[in-house]
Amino acid sequence: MAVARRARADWQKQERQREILLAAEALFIGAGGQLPSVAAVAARAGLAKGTVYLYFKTKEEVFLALLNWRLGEWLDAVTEVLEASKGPISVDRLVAGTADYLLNHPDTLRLASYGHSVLEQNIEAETVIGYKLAMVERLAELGAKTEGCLPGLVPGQASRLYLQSYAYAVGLWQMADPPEAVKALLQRDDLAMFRVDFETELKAGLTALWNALDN
Amino acid sequence: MAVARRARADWQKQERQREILLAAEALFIGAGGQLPSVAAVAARAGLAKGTVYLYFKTKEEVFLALLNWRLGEWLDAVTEVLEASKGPISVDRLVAGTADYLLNHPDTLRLASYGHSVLEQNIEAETVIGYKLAMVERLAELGAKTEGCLPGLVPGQASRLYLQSYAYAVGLWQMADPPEAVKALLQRDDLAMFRVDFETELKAGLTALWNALDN
DNA sequence: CCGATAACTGACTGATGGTCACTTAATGAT
DNA sequence: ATCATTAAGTGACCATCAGTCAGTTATCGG
Repeated sequence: MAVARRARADWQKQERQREILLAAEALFIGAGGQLPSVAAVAARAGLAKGTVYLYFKTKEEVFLALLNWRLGEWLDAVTEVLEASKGPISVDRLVAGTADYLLNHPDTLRLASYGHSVLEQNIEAETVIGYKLAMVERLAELGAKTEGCLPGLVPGQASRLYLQSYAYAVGLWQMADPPEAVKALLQRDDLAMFRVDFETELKAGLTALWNALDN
Repeated sequence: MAVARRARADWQKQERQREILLAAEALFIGAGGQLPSVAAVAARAGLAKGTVYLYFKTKEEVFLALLNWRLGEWLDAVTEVLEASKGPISVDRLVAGTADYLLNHPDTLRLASYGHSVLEQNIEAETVIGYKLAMVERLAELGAKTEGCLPGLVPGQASRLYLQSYAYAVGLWQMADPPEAVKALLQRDDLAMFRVDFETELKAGLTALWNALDN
């Protein structure tokens, strides 16, 4: 349902916020690696710049909210994989499920690589913590469910493994995905070392992490 | 030796460039996570803003050059560890040597976390490649030396392991080192999950990586 | 239909990356 | 010692953009 010209009710405000995030995401995908300007985001969402600042305190907050939204979807996807398996699940299936979302949403990873250095910089600490807390709850939930499906895990270990998986994926992505202009030049033979097959390395790394529980 | 008011000879230009990088680094360390402005860097180096642009094409190039300088030092440090051991070296010693430099230079890691998302964005592709190529040569050299000290490595594998070590360290750092304001709040019990002991996890991860050669 | 509320606007400000016409330190020839 | 030449260095200037706020007007209850 389209939002009225003015968002008065709460659900309308949420919808407007979502529209801003979608505009921001579309522009981020289109632009090569730079965070789009607030004016551009506002224009794309059919709003004036000032309006964006009614919904987010800074530009960085817009993109941190977007990142958190998508990371939430990632957890949803993993949850679904767990529920679909009904009962014990193999490490291979879990890893495949975990990796799939990331492989199909490269822009989320691209955004994630701004997380620490950019997005958390120009935001109230309270706001950052707010997002982290929400994620903790989701992670605890998913962790508990996971521990029910994978034997041999210490309580709390599954949540931690998801965090490590995320850290690993982000680090790996930064090696595997150079800026567009650089990518072309990387075809040269003497630069083969810097070409990384993201899918292969991601699955290998995640498998190693999750198999550590055998020790 | 202090540089003349005008750098004419090549060695003087190199020295001036070094002065700019040192100024940039000092300000980066002082400021909490933001890249300092070019005007500030210039002032700190005792130069006008325009002069910085005689030595670097963009602001990002300044910091990429700084990062590359420090990463070169890291390889130097590892090389020394290898040479000090004279002959075969244990994975534990190698990992300790690799981790030590990073643990003692947290600002290099902080800068490194800007690498992909920021530093490589506003720079000629050719320039980025230039830095990568130089690093490839250094890595090949160190890799060969390493393979001479560690049995069971496929040729070229050591270089790749160093790259993976770097990716892992950067990813881990981004989880372990939130912005200053957030760090204080992370003391709360319900956020324990987000506190990472960087040293422990780094050494554990690197050991796992380098022990993979046993398979 | 009207008055009150607050969502929305966009001109404005300050900060900053990058440029370039101009200044002047350094050098070598006389 | 003096001068002409070269290019290192300068900083006023421009364009862009994050963030603000006094003013506008859509929306709704009475």
